[in-house]
Amino acid sequence: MRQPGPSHGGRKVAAVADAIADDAPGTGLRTWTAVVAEVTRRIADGEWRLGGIIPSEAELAAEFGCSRNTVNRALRALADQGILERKRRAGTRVRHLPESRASIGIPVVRHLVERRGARYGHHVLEQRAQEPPDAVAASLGLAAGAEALHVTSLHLSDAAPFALEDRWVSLAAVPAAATTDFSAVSVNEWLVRNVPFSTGEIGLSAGAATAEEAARLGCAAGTPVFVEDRVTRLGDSAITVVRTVFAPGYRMRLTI
Amino acid sequence: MRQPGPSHGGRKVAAVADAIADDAPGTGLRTWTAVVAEVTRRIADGEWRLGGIIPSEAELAAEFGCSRNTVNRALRALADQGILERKRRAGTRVRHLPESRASIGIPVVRHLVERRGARYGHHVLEQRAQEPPDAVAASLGLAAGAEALHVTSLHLSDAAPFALEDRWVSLAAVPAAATTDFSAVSVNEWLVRNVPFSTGEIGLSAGAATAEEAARLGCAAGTPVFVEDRVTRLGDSAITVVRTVFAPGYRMRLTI
DNA sequence: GCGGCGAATATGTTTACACATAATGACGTT
DNA sequence: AACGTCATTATGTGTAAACATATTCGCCGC
Repeated sequence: MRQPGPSHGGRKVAAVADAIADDAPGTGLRTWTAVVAEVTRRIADGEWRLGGIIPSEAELAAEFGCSRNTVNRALRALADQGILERKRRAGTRVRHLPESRASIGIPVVRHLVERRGARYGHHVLEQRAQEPPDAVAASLGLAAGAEALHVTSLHLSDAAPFALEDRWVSLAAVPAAATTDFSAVSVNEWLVRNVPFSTGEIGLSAGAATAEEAARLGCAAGTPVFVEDRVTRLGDSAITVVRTVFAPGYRMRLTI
Repeated sequence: MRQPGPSHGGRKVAAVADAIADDAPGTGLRTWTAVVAEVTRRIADGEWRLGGIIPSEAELAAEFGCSRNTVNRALRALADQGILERKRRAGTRVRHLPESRASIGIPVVRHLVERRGARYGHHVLEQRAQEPPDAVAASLGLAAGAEALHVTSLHLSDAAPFALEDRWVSLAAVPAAATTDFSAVSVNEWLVRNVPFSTGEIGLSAGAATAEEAARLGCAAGTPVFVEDRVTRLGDSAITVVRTVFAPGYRMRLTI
């Protein structure tokens, strides 16, 4: 019916000021990225009200002169972004408060250090199986009296202390960890490499360095330090619980 | 050729233990979610090595007995998740270090408070146009001497101080902000409601409360506090710069 | 052996069509 | 008026086919 337009390659959603070839809509929005751009523009310009319903896929396809499939791809992308909200028979609405998402590449500490142009190093301070404190046992879902692998290590940035890591690994979930030596590869990286998929929770807070932490990190006791607590799960079973205390001055960067 | 299988509704990626009806593959992976599940399983079970290349879309489609389109949808979803890596002629690989993403619902402070079951309130401490410090002017991309709207406010959780916010809004980017009174609706919410799309950066750190912050937050000077710095942009122009200091004990929670 | 060029190939995208499914809303019954 | 039922409708998904595009690989000439 109409020769297929030029593909735009594997670009992701963004890129607003693009692809809207003509001023008049209806003359050529034949790629899904162009549809994304046009829909985005209409919302930004207030042509479509926040919270309001927008035309159906079929109507938009007719207006833009492309297939419903293409419109579907575009609207789905915007829905994934949290900009639109779609329900089956109810239609598509512009979300009131777009739920922004910040994404962190999960901090493999080595990368944090190397990204700053420093040389990474790490020492294992302690590595042995022992009975974890109650709070940790609860997080790992262990029975009372069960042991877990306890590894404490210090991450270095050009020989200066960078972060102090206190980790418990569930031997029930990851038996192989018991027989691994973590002085060459850090526990973090070993886990990331050997336990493919995981979910979990991260808690971030500010705390005062304890005397021991201060000694390890080379600062005064009581200095404000950035603390990250993380629980990692594979399916239902918790794999590891980590508490990382960063040396003073650390700043975590996220991108929305 | 083969009647279309039952659709599975708008479910998202996850859901591993699902839809794989039979043990023998090749007997019925006709939905993209089922393909996601099977591919996920093969990686988790080590059938496909980390870093290794996997069969092409066409081969998988043939094996699974579905169309290439369906396989494409599934692999694209996994690539979006960071589990696979795809390049045009090179094929699809299992990523070495799956770049996990933690997603934060952007903290509209009111929601943080209400999620804890407390009543939210806020006071505007100061609101006026003035010349921002150099660092802020640079972040906002303002010329030297240009003014911006400065709003400082205190967020309350059940009448207790929760967070102290120090915000600069670019009047060049958001002229309407100059004539708005933010005692009823917080600046944050007003912006979120009136400036639809935005990107930006967030910095998280631990700091010691200054004397003024301590007074406002009701704690001792020097107490470790959690600090969030955020820059929000619309396209190229920066809209607002915020520094939020949370009362001691605050813990930010993220989900991977 | 090296460099450039063209063929082969895997993914990216669009189309047209079909059917599935969830809400909605209209309608008729009680 | 309240309630249940059913047709309608918008989105969700799958299929087959075609073309677009980026790489890679092998071949050829030097």
